[in-house]
Amino acid sequence: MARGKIQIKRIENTTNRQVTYSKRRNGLFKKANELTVLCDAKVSIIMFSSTGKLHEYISPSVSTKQFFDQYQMTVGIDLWNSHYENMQENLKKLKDVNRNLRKEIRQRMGDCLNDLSMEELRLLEEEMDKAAKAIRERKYKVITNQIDTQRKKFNNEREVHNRLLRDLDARAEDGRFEMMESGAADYESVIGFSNLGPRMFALTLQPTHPANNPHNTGQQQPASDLTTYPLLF
Amino acid sequence: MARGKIQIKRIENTTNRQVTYSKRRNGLFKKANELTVLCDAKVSIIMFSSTGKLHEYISPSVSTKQFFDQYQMTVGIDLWNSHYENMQENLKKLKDVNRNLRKEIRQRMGDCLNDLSMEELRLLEEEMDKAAKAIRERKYKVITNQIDTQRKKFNNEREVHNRLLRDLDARAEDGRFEMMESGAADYESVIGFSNLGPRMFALTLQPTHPANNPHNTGQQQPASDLTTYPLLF
DNA sequence: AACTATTTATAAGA
DNA sequence: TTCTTATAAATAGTT
Repeated sequence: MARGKIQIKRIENTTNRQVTYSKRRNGLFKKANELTVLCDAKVSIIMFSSTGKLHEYISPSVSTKQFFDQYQMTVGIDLWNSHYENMQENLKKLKDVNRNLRKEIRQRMGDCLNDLSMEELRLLEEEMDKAAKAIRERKYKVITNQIDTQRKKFNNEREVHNRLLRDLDARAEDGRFEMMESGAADYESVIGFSNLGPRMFALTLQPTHPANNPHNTGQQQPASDLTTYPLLF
Repeated sequence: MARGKIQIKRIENTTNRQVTYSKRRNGLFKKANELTVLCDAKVSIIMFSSTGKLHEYISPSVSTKQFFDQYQMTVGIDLWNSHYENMQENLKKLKDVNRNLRKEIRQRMGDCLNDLSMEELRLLEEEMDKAAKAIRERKYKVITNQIDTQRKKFNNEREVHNRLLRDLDARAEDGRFEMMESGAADYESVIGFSNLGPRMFALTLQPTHPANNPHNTGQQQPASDLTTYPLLF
C-alpha cells in the first residue's frame, strides 16, 4: 500500500505474486506475534502458497498439537471424529460381538443357561451331543494315527535289528578272525542287543491280548497288538 | 501505531487489552484475506484470547479439516495418529480375540478339531460332557417350572369354575324366577360349561397314568397328573 | 463505534 | 532477496 493503491485481486504475475506473498506473510506473522504479546493471546497461522509451500506461525510456548486440542475442545465437535467415528463404531460392534461370543461359549460350557428358552435348550443339547460325538471320533482318530506312527517306527527298528543280526551271522561264518580285530567288547554289545531284542518285545506286548486280531500276519504282529491300546483309554 | 508509539508487551489494562485484541484481530484477518486473494494462498488462523475465546479465519473454499489434512501431509507427521494408533491396536486385538472365540465355539460344535492335541481333545470332551449334563439339568428345571405354572393356572381355573357352580346352585335354590328374567340362553350356557368342566378334564388327563403318584391328595389330582409330562419329553 | 494523528506496512522500483 | 521510499493501511488514544 504504497507507491499506489492496489486492487485486492489475484496477482497474475507469478514473480510479483511470490514476492508479495513473502512480504505479506512476514507482515502477517509479525502482526500475529504482536497480538500474542500485547493481548496475551494464542495464535496459530498455517498457510500454503499457491505452489503448495507451507509456512506456519504459532505463538511461543504452544505446540500445534496443543493448539489443535484446545481448538477441538472449544469448538465442541471433534475434527478427527469423522475419522474416529467409524472406528469407534467398529470397536463397539466388535465388543458386542465379543460379548455374545463369550456368552455362547459359556452356554456351551453349561453356564449362563438361565435366559435360554426351552426350545433353545433343546437345540443346544442336540448340538452338544453331535459335537461330543465329533470330538470323540477325532480323539479316536488321533490315537489311531499315533499308534500307526508307533507301529511303523517299531517295524522299522525291528527290520534294522534283523539286518544287524543277519550281518552278524554272515560275518561269523565268513571269517571269525575279522571280529577279533574289532574287539571283544563290541561283539558282546551286539550280542547283548540281539538277546534283548525280539524276545523282550514279545514279552511286553504279546501277553496282553494273545488271541486278538486273527487277521494279523506274523509280519505285523507286534504293531497290531499296539493298535489295541485305544481300548484302554 | 497512532497517537503515540507503543511498546510490544502485554497490555496490563484488561479493557484496553480486549479492545486491542478485537481491533488487531480484525486487522489480522483482513490481511489474511488479502493474502489469500492476492497470492492465491490458503491461510488458516486460529486464535484464543487471554479469556479463552476462540476466533478463526480460514480462506474461503477450504475447510479446517482439509487444512489439517494438507498440513499433515506436508509436515509428514500425523497429528492425530497418536490418537489413532491406540484405537487401531485395540481394534486389531479385539478382532484377534474374536477370531479365537469363534474358533473355540467351532471346536465346541465339533468342527476345526484338527489342530487340537490329544490332551486338549480329552479336556474338551470332559468339558462337553459336564456342560451337556448342566444343559440337560437346566432343561429339566425349565420343564418342571412350566409344569408347575400350568398346574397353578389349572387349579385356579378349577376353583373359579367350582365357585361358579356353587353360585349357580345357590341361585337355583334361592329363587328360580330370577333366572327366568335373565333368559334361558344364559342358563343353558352356564350349565353347559359345568358339564364340560371337571368331567372333561378327568377324561383327558386321568386315564393316562391311572395308578401314578400315590401320594397325591384328591385336591391335587388333575395337576399332579400334569406333572408327569416331563417323562414324555 | 467513530475519529484521527500517527505509526506501520508495503508496492514499486533499484 | 534486500533496501528504499512514497504512500496506503492500520491502529492507539480519544470522544
